[in-house]
Parts: sequence; C-alpha cells; structure tokens
Amino acid sequence: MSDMRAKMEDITNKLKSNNIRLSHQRLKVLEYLDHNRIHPTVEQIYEGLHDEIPTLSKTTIYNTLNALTESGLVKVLTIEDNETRYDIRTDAHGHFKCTACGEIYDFEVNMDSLEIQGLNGFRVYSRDMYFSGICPKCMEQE
Amino acid sequence: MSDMRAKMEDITNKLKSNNIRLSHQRLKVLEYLDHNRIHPTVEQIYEGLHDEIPTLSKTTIYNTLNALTESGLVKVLTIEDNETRYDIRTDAHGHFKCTACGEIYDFEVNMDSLEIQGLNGFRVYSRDMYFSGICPKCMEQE
DNA sequence: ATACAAACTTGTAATGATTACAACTTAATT
DNA sequence: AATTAAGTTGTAATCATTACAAGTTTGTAT
Ligand SMILES: [Mn+2]
Ligand SMILES: [Mn+2]
Ligand SMILES: [Zn+2]
Ligand SMILES: [Zn+2]
Repeated sequence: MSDMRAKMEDITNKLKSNNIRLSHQRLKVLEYLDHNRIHPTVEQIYEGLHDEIPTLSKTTIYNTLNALTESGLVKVLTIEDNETRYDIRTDAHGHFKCTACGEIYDFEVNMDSLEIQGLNGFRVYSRDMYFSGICPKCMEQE
Repeated sequence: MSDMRAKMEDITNKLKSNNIRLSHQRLKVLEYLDHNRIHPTVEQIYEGLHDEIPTLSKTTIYNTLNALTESGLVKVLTIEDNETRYDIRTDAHGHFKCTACGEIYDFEVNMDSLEIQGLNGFRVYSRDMYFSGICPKCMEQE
C-alpha cells in the first residue's frame, strides 16, 4: 500500500515524542488497522487478533486506541451512535455508511470548497462529514 | 420563532400518518425541543421537564424521541460518542461543537457547493457535518 | 356519552460499550 | 543485569439505552 519502513518510522517517532511505548500489542493493533481498512470497532479488532494473540484483552485495545487517538495516529469515527469506530487514515476525507450492508466507505472531499455561514470568529480544528444511503453493491441486489 | 399553529398542524399530520398518538408527554417533549434549541441529551430533557411532569420517565423520553426520529420530526446528532443528542431543526445544516464549553452551534451550509469524489453510483440520503474547535466566547476567556 | 382496542407510559431489570482498578509483566535506559 | 516507568490483563463498576409486563390513556365506533 504505502512504504512500510517510512510509516513505521513515523509511528515510532510520534509515539516516542508522546512517551508511548512500542509494545507488541500496540504494534499488532496498528498492523490490524493498516491491513483492514474497514473502520473497525473494538470488537472487530479483538476478534481479528484473537487467533494470533489469544491473551489480548479488550481493555488493552481500548487503552491503545485512546493513546493512539491522543497522539493523532488514528481518528475516531462517531458515525454510529452505539459503537465507536477507528480509522488509520488521518488525512481529511469523508465517510459514507450504507444503511443496507453497514459498510463504511471513504470518499475524497475538498473541504475548502464548502460554502458555510455562521462560523465567523470560530476557530475550527476538525471537520467531519458523515453521509449515508445505499452503496452501488446493495442497489444491484434489488 | 415560527408560526406555532402551522407547526402544530404539521406535527399532528406527520404523527397521524405514522399512527403515532399525540400524547401529553410527547407534546411536552416536542415543546421542550422547540423552546430549548441546545441539541439536548435525554438527560437534559428529563431534567428540564421534571418539575412540570414529575412522573415522566426516561423510557418515555427515549420512546418518544425514537418515534419522532422515525417519522422525521427530529434529527439525531452523533457528534459525541458517549451520548446522543436531538435536534428539532430538520433542514440541512451543520453543527459545531466547542471543545472548551461543550456548546453545540448550528451553522448554515450549502451542501451542493461541496466538491467530492468517490461516490459515483451511491444513493445519498443524508449528509451530516460535524465541526469542532473553539467558539468566540471561549476564545475571549484566554 | 360509552365501550373498546390499540397504542402509550412507567418502573424495573437486562444489555452492552466503555472505564476504573490493582496485581503482574514488559520495555527502554543505565 | 538492574531499575523504573509504562503497559497488560481480568474483573468489577459505570452509564446510556433497550426489553418487558402491568396499568393507563387515546382515538374511534357505537
Ligand atoms: Mn476513513
Ligand atoms: Mn442543529
Ligand atoms: Zn451496501
Ligand atoms: Zn465555547
């Protein structure tokens, strides 16, 4: 996908600068997020890593994701109200959730193109866009 | 704010067409949402109505909000991961959450102005925009 | 007005995601 | 190899939301 050595170096530096250790579990969670670009829930990460690391606890996954979120290495998605999802893509992009199959798709967005009113004097740090509807795959099956 | 008689008629019709009865509790929840445009949580609605209706239960508030959401009379906000908020404004607009004071502001947005890529063939039903940062009030107090 | 059935309300219990905590283990540094 | 701060883990606690069953109300037909 992208250059793994550069990415690992980036990760190492970001973690070190935040006094976060490069533990076995954390690297595995990061690897899972990198290889499974599905905006997974904690449950999915847990199930996905369980065979390889049977002793991994959900608490560790929560701790890891909270630490990675604080240092900016992952982004939290609150597109659903009942469970938090995580994204290793941290650049600006939008998310589309198909209400039929539940899959969450990335889409590219030019944030500067958006015409807005009513935020004069506001300091905007983050911009999230959540769309929903039906994906092409699900539209075929009708 | 707007013409109350027209609004009530609209509400009555929408509820009747969905076989939802106009109970005392539901009207009070709707009135609270109309008078308190703060995108309240269930807890806030509960506290706000408790003096007037001491017997009101949280279950009823949840049931009411779910029914109103399904008939399109209120919108759900998942700007926060830990608690759902509700909005009586159902037209397209964006939301800004101040990370300092927690207040959620509305802003106007021209959805058609947004340049996006990667949603060809998708049927988009809803578009939500959640921004966050610091509001002008909180920026003064620094 | 009265009767009726479907819908609604309420308190309590259950569920499910997330966090708190304390004992044990590991990673990084000397 | 020793040291220490940070991390991991299982369990218990918390908190928002839903499930459920018994009693109540609403809208409608008589
Ligand atoms: Mn994404
Ligand atoms: Mn709003
Ligand atoms: Zn789909
Ligand atoms: Zn503020």
